Amino acid sequence: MDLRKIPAVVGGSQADRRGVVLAKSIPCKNYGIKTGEPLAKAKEKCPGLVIVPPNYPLYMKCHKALMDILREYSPLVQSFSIDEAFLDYTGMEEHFGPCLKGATLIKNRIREELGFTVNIGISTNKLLAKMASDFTKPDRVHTLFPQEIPSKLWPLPVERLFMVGRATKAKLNELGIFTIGDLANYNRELLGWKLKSHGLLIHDYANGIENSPVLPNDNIQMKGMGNSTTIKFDVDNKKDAHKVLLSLAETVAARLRNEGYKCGVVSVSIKTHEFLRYSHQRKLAAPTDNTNELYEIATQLFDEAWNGEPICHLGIHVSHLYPREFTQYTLFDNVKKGAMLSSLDRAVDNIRKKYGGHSIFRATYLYSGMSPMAGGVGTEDYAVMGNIL
DNA sequence: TCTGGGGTCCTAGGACCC
DNA sequence: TCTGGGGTCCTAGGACCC
Repeated sequence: MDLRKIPAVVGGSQADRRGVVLAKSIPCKNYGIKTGEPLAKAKEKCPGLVIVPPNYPLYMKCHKALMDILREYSPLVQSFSIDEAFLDYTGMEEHFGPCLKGATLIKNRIREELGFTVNIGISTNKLLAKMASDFTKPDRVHTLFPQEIPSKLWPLPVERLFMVGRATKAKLNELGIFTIGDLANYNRELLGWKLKSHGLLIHDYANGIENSPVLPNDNIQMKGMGNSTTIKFDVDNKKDAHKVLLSLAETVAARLRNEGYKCGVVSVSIKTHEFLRYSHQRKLAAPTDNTNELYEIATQLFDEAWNGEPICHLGIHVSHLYPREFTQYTLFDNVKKGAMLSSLDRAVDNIRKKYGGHSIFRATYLYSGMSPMAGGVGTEDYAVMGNIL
């Protein structure tokens, strides 16, 4: 049975309280199932819904294979997410023909060699190409050239525009803006006054104005990173919370070291049983990439912030990233202790690299029912830029 | 109905400095 | 005694993306 042809979703485990729709087949659209909504709600909309668990290693493999094919058609390829990429076709016509022909070639090759279908959008900038790629699916090539904007883009509901989410849709509707065309032809100054810079941005987008370059991912500087986890049970005491934070610190610090960064700011986020979120952050006296230090800071932040309610989700996020070799010591650093801790980190990293992520872990997690390295969706880091073209 | 996890950017208010 | 104005940094929270 082909999951793509029946109502089917990839979803997290409801027992682990991760039961949301992560991806959906095209037939799900008819039932009004939306990505990100609870599985229980999706099942209600479609009683026969088939739910399969995610397989991130497979998605990463497909992602890499896709990128390899795309790079055969241009040196300028930017991976935008696990399943989207931008390709600058400038100058490639002489090798592979006009863009429409080239796109069809790429699309068919992916289908035949990788076994899945893609949509390709063609235009003069990334915004228009992306909007075009979201037109009818599957296995299609669409164009959205500037002269096609009024006929192809403007009739769409405004929330279909990139960067118009739930909150902005509500505000725009309030202003009498319901289609992308309404937005494009709305008074720009007034929109800037009502919605600040975001108003000006989406006004540009509605008019097809966008000029960011296709940037290969190794030229993109990471701004921050973090890991968070939904806990199987509500945590109501510091000891358990600290244990979760330790497992998150393990993951985040290992990623920092793996990417060659130290962080200057640490943030802890808390989501309560009632789904209220709050966070607490601090700039460090000296940047760090050390697991124990990150753990100590995170527990301090947690203790300062926690109001005592049951917790269902915890996260550690680091930012102000500096290349490891540029970092400085403060006057108060214990240099010798720092060197010992960092060589301990190195040793653990090497063991995990050689024998696998779970080959060495802290005894506190034995029989704890908790993962010693929490957070993460896949096993490998890959550069993504969620909402920046 | 019972709600993932990874990111980026913007805004606002307060502290602090000149 | 009571009062400027501008700039930067820090923190918290919210918006958006996949």
